[in-house]
Amino acid sequence: MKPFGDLAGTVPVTIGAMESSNAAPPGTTRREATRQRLYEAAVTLIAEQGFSATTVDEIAERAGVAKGTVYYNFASKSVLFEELLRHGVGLLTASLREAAEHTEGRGGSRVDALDAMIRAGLVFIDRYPAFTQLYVAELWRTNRAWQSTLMVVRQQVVAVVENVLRAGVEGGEFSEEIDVQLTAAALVGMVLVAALDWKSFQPERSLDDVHAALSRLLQGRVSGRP
Amino acid sequence: MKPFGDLAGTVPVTIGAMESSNAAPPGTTRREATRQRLYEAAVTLIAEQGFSATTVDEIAERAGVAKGTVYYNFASKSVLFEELLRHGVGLLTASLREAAEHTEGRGGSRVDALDAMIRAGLVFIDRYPAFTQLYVAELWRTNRAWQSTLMVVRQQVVAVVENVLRAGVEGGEFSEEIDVQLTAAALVGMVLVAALDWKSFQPERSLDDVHAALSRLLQGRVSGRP
DNA sequence: GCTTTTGCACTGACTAGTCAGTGCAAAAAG
DNA sequence: CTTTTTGCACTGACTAGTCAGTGCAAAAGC
Repeated sequence: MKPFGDLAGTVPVTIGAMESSNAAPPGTTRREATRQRLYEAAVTLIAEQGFSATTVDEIAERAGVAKGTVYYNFASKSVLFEELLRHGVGLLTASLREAAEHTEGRGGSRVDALDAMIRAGLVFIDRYPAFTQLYVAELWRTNRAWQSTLMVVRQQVVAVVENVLRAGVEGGEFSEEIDVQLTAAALVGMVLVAALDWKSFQPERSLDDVHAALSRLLQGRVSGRP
Repeated sequence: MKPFGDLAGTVPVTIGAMESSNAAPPGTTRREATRQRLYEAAVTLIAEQGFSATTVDEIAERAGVAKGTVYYNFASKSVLFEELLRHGVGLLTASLREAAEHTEGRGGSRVDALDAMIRAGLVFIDRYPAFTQLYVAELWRTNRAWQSTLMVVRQQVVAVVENVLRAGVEGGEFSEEIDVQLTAAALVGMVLVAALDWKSFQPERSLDDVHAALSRLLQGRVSGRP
């Protein structure tokens, strides 16, 4: 089994960070660069092993910093993890929202918006598989310290889908019979699980292939002719 | 957040166990009864906290046995967990297969079989929510001792759905364009995630409600009239 | 009958090790 | 000069796994 990729690829990713001007460290203070490296180290380790089985020493070593630096930047291991969750989910929801808005107002139907969000979800998972893995694994845990963070973070993702569904119902495009909350959860699950399977067991498949399969399912084109 | 239910409800559940005849200990040796209680204790704790965060002492305490008994019955904590996984997945796949076969040969189409499997999945999750939670959380972990068990166990579940899809394609009921593997994974994900959401956030909803919502999605009746 | 032995299931104190988090002086960066 | 990072020794709580011993019922011996 191959390890999943990093939270961030080669492209520097910062969300909600103020912009700057210079060259060498583009838009990041030294401190923020260190935090980013800790996120990247933590995300793969926790995705592979789980939160409890991952040690702070491992995270520090993979990030190439001293253990003390972890505690200089984050109050605790849990806090590091919570901020990582918020960070990643921020990226995901922004990307989903953007996809939905992009089809909107320019002739796109709501189904097109859903389809665009499926693709955006797949693109995200393709880039940040480790984060996705970790998200799924931790999302339904109960009795944990970061319980409230999980609730917020789950709601953020599902809400984006719910909004499109609700708008579709109001605009008459979707049946009023649909259960917005359950349908949104089911769609999110469909994409998450299919994508994790893709990455784990058929990584050679193209994103377009996977998108096509899910699109077909969304539009009920499983039975009957193409 | 309420804790999820036990692996076994009040109904005694044993799969692959030989049948007996007498009254007081119905078909179970003392040893097997102990193992069953350890499964039940372990499944809720691990679902809530994860494998690494759950201690053997906790499991023993909840099962009402001494720590040594855990090691008398299982070689290690990991082995206990692996056998728990196999046990639970055995129950699930048996139930899915039965649902599919039940619609078969008696006029039911393949879509009916899929629909019946969705319902069987929901019934299972309704009865064993903790197991489901744990299954989802651990399924895509890499670099762990029980990696191979996870692969087997995942394949068992997805294969049941794949078989129905393949039969549908061969029988001309489903388009040849569909990707059996991806579609099966997506369907499984749809049910798992929607059901976990149901149990976590809207436990008052009836199983029929949830089933109706997923059925609608399966048959592409989201857009358009009811 | 009664004692003694056997084997199974279980017990819980104990060991050896792990890990989150601390403290601090000195170096590097800016 | 201030902020950030380093290196490293240390602690105390916690944990997987062990092991000598207990309880008990059924068999064996007498």
